[in-house]
Amino acid sequence: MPSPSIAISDAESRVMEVLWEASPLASEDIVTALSKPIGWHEKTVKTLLNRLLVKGAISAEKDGRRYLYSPLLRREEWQRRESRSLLDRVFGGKVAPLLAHFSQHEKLTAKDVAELRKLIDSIEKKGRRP
Amino acid sequence: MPSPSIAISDAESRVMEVLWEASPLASEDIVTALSKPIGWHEKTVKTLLNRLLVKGAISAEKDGRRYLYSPLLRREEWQRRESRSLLDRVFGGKVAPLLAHFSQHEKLTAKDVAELRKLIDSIEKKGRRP
DNA sequence: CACGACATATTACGAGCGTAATCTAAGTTA
DNA sequence: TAACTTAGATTACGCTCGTAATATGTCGTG
Repeated sequence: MPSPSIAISDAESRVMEVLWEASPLASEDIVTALSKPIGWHEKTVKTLLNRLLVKGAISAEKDGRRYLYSPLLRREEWQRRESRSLLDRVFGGKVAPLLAHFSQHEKLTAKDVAELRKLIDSIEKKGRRP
Repeated sequence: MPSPSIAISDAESRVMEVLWEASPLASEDIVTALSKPIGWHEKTVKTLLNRLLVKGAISAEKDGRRYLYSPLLRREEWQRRESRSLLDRVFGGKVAPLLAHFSQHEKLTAKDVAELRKLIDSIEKKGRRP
């Protein structure tokens, strides 16, 4: 597993997203995926790849003259870290206020609500041991 | 209202928290509130106060030889910004995955769940126009 | 084998951050 | 009133980030 706590910067996470979608990828593919939508220069993407390598967030296996990159840090792990960080920093670690906040301030589609309801049901069921 | 988008750094937010709890406060009080728990030097806190002032996140009114500080940025506003940032950066702007994430990975007390259920009910009711 | 093309690695550089130390102005006290 | 204390203002400094430019190494080609 990647070291207990790799810090991924904002720009770096954009690169990770590409690799989470598909991997392994050559830097060229990653550049293509990012230069258009974000407007990053090829060199910028390369820099980010290198930083991620150094941090141990991705791996690189040689493929001829170039490398193929893969994520080492799992997306879920990263999401968990970022979420927990928000929870602790901004909501004092208390989940309910955070959930309330999102429920109140973000537009929830009917589907969102249905899904949430299902989730809650399953949580309640799990809580009660038969 | 404070300018549309003040960026509050991590350390700065610790100072804001103190002011959100009670205000106006003299820097001395803020220092006292922070130096023990976080281990910050008085000078550090003063620096942060000054940066927050410059950013327009807090105000200062003269009180004799010193200043009394008050928040200008509202806590809810800040929470909203940080939450939206997480939502966009980490969950692609989609609320349901985020809520699911929290529901799955964080311990929800029975009370949390009950509250959430109430929230969902109210949302559904509001959605249906009679 | 020398040369060029292209991939990676190294270096750059200013802004913001965490963490203070030093400087300055203004009351406070002897 | 001269010296002292103290609050705030200015300056510091190494690190990460965003955003590249330059340098180096290596493979294919003539």
